[in-house]
Amino acid sequence: MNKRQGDMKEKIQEVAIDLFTKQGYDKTSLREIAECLEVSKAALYYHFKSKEEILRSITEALVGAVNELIEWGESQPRSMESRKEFLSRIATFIVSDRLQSLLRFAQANSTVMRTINTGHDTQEQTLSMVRRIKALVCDPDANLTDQLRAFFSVLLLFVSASPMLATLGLDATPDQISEAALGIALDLISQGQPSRRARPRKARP
Amino acid sequence: MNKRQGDMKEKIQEVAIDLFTKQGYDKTSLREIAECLEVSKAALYYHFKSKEEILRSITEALVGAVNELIEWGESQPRSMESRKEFLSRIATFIVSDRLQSLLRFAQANSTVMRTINTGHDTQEQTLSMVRRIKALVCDPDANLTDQLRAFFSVLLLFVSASPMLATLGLDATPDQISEAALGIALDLISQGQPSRRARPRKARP
DNA sequence: GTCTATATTAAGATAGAC
DNA sequence: GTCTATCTTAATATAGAC
Repeated sequence: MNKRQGDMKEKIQEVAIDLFTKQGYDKTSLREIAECLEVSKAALYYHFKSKEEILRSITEALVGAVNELIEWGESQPRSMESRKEFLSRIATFIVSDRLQSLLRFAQANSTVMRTINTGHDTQEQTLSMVRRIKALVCDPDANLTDQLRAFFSVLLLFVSASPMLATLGLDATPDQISEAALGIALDLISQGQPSRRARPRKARP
Repeated sequence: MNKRQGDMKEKIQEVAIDLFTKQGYDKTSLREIAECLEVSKAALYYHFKSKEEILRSITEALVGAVNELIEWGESQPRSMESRKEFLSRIATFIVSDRLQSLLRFAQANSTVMRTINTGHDTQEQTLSMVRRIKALVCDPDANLTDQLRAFFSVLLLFVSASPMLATLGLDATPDQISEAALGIALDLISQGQPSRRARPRKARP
């Protein structure tokens, strides 16, 4: 009476995420996915009406998760305190297993994802999320450097989950790396150098 | 008697870079490339013996350019001064038209590039370049945070060339953005926060 | 829900004329 | 060097039995 080991639909998604990430969407055939699951290609078509729909379902899972994060951020007051809290949330968000696999998938298939045929313009949707994140961490009155610093602090966290970092011989666990990256990100967003502390320029009267 | 408007081979590469970047390697057919150049598919096969070889030639151009940069770095003394000079070179390197298109191509096709069949293991080659860059900018005796800071300073420069940054409404020219990014990178690598200045830990005797 | 066909399509690649 | 015509292959997708 339990859900078994997850229904077929979820299993397909899991395998697809894995293969799409390793080989890329286009180089992964439905035959391959089916073989991994030891079912026939036709079985996949019972659960998804096309290959692209598998891709779409994965993409939506990622978009949904990121949106949740953004919406939380937007519900907070706009202060340095909550900006830091936001970065900290991103850091934990990023190291969770589920999200990590989705982010790697996205990194490996960013170009394909852009060409998905959804109802709405995917490119525009992505851009909108990036802009909202920027709005969350950047003071619009700050100068270019400070805005960039804030934005980079977020990017830096996303990069810190990349498998590349693990291969650098840093002699640290993923958790330690993540923690150190968060430290750097927090430094960055709180403006860094006292020597070049930027006075927010006020709008001229 | 001049070289005309560049030989066919170069024209093919240019168009391929453009289409591969916009649509991805797999979604770009030789038919499409041929149509862009107003020649037949067969003409392409006179210049490249396969589609993958077009990809390979582009990849090699990028690898060659990055290698040159790295080799310059390795020829310099290992000091903070030359590390900064190295970052500065990366910044100019990255904004050059030729390199920018290659980097965007790489970003869009990183997964496909990994699966190219070259003589040597491409994945290993990429990793090796990343490691060499890390070795150039990181003091191996520094603590985790400082090593990460140094490495991020490089990543940050590469990200600064991304078209995404141009869409953020930062109200600045690409050159201004690049300059500001370099400033942040230089701050980062020179350790940033005096308050948490890290004493390099010496190897224990 | 899953299977065994099979239809359909489009890609990469080649042969051989010019 | 470039063309037209064709070959070969493999993928997505569907029909219909169980």
